[in-house]
Amino acid sequence: MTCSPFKVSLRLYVIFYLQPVQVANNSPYRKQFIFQQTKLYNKTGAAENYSHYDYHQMPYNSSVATSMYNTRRSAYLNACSTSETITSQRNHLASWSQDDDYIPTSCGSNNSPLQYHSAKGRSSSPIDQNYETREKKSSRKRANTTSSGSGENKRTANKICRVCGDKAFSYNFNVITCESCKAFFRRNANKEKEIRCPFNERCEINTVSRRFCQRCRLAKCFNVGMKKEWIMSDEARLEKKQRVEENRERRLQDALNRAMEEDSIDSEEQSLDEAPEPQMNQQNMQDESMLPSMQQQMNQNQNQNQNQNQNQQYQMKDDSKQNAMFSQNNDFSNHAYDFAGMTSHTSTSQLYHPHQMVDPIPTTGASSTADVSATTTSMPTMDIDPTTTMTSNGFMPPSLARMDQSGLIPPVEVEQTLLNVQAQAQLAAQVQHVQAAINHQQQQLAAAVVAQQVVAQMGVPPVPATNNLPPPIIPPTPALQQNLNPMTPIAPQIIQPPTGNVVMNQINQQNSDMITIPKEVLLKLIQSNSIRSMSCSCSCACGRYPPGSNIVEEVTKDLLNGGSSNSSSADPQKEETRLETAEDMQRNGLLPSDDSSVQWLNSAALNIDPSYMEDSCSSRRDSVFIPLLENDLFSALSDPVPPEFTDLEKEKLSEVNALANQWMNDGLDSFSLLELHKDRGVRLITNGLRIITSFDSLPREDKKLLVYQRLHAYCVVKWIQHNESMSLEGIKSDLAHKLTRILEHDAMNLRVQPSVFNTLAVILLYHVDEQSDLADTVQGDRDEYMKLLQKVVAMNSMRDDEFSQLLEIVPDVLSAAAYLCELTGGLQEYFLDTLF
DNA sequence: TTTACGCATAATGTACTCTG
DNA sequence: GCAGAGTACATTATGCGTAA
Ligand SMILES: [Zn+2]
Ligand SMILES: [Zn+2]
Repeated sequence: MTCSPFKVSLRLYVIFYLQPVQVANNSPYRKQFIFQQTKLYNKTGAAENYSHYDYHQMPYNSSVATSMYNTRRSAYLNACSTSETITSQRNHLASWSQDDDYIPTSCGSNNSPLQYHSAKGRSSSPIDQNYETREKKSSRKRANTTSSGSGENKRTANKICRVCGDKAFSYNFNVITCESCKAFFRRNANKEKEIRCPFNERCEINTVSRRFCQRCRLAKCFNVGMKKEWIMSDEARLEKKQRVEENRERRLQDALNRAMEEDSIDSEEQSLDEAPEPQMNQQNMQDESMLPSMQQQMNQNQNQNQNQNQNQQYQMKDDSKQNAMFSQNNDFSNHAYDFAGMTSHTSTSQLYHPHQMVDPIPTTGASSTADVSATTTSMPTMDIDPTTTMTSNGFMPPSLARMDQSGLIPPVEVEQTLLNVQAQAQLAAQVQHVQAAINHQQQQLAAAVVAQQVVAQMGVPPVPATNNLPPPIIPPTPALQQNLNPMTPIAPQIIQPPTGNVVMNQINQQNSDMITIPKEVLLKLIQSNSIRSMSCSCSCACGRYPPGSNIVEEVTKDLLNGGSSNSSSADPQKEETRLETAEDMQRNGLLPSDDSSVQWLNSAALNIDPSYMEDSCSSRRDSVFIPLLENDLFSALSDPVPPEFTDLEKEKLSEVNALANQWMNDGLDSFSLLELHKDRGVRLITNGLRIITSFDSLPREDKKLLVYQRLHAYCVVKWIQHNESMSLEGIKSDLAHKLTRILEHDAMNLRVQPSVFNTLAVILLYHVDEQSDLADTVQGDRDEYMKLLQKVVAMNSMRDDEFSQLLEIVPDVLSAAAYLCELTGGLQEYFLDTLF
């Protein structure tokens, strides 16, 4: 079924105006609601400033309640075991005044001002308060900015992701990115399925918002220079996988052979040198082969299980086949966790604990220590609620003859087994011995394998190590790459990253029912189509409608026609159909009798990207974005008199926003504040400034002077905008303190509207002294930008004093800029000469 | 019609392995 | 020893069907 924007707005009107419910202060839902608003902010790139909401006034909304409920339920189900219960949705109203904290359960980063964190790993959720204090079964944690290895060998994430600003280790696909953006890019860069942005194709991507719009994230990945050609092809991956597998098997086989040899020698020596073995508990030995010969087990099981399991593992285990693994891998798990029923914990560190050596083979069965870890940590899949995920008897081995009817191993046996200290000691010694032998063998084999590979690549010149060097600006051609390195993928056809035009075209071609007015036009229309001035005379500029026709009339006509004609309802007389139009609503008493509500509805319908709403309504019934859009409209309702922009102002606004986009595209948002003032930074900034017509048309000397005088102030504002990703490295502590204090100002609320600070930055660029030679030249422009800023602030503002509040930070910015100028030594004239 | 729930699966983030 | 690929896994988010 289709869902026209008109229908949606109609529904929202009903929700917001006919079901008002007062909401208590400090309720968990308030926090969640604000969280969702901010989520939307991040999603939209801050089209609205939601910080103005007074939650006391927010009406109860069943859609919001449902999404809240689902989120909590989902967290509950994932929490496995908790005595807490989920508050029934029916009781939402009653529990509206609960006083526990809302902590979002979704994943995210620690950088969020909302404490929207949990990492990719569970956060404590409202329904699982004890989670943090419980023993975590998961082996996964939030990136702790170190990885792979121990001690001094740790890799540290001291770089900044060019895509989202998160911490990064190193280059991935040609660009410094965080691990999540790396994975995201690898997964999505080659996807043919079109991903659409529900907003304006200009979503800001940061650590929080990166999950909200795949399209913009991917676009940014491409924009910063990530290369999809550097992702391995399927064939190359398969080839690599096979090679790895072969290597593993070979290493393992050799290691085991070696271990057995040494072990037999040692055994002989021991039998000669040592006193008789301590007496073993006969019962244990007989019962469960508690003390089988390591060699025996290796011989018997190694070939049968290991390789088989390994092959199975590699055939089946795949990122996209996880669920299949649960069933396919049961046998393997049964072997691997033969003892799991007796011990409830199987952390990696306990792998070789004697009491777990009953069946050591499956653990050593993996080809390396790391593999053992990986295999063993698959045990926490038990974390997943067995009632929902594991419907069979899960990991309990069916072959355990000692099981009682309940499927449990008698605890007495467990105790006896575990208490046999001498047996444990002996086993531990054996295990250590074997492990040492394996390690030794692995080292030797690693060298041998390397040598083998070199031989295999005979005729191929060795590729010099490129550690610590950035990847080449021009990547090697596919052919060259292949010649140099058989491991590298065959580069797929190079496809240019999507551009804005392509995006629009794709959207336009998507669905014939869509409204295909260019978004620019639509936005302009909305801006000028306030309640106060409904007599909009804009005409369509994209050719969809006849030249000169009134776009409001045409769009409204389309919307109304589409709404009824596209309805999948079998019965055209149904209630839904009868409420298609504002007039219907009015007739049914749902709207006041005066026409303004009808008019508002018609205009509000235009406020939604129709293509997105269509998708949302048809395929994402539970989506939280629906209520979020409702909020959006609620905001629109609360702002009955949006300011009108003159054409000139619109042009200026679009220029400052384009300038901001350029800033991001140039990667300046990941520069440190100090780096901005070095040659490369200044060059990029001044290049971008040419987007501003009034700047570009200045005489060369004026440009130089302006940049010389005000670049620092401009940069401070940009830093304020991007302080999460722009470091203060190298900045003296008192200046850093000065800068961070600015961030505490209330005016920072306005950061949710990028246009505000985009404009402010330009204003500060033009903020020259009265006595300056430039004063006459740029004063006029500055005043115009000032007026523009006032309107931009007012556009979504619910308070009158916000504009003046914003201006309060200007002295601090200028003061910090002066200090910064002093610190950097200012710009040199000879360098400025090279810029313009 | 709304709410609650089970289930399936897509998407994401992280720790890790492997190779050159 | 390291960089930069890929892999495996845990976890969350989302959507759909259905029953109360
Ligand atoms: Zn990132
Ligand atoms: Zn987007």
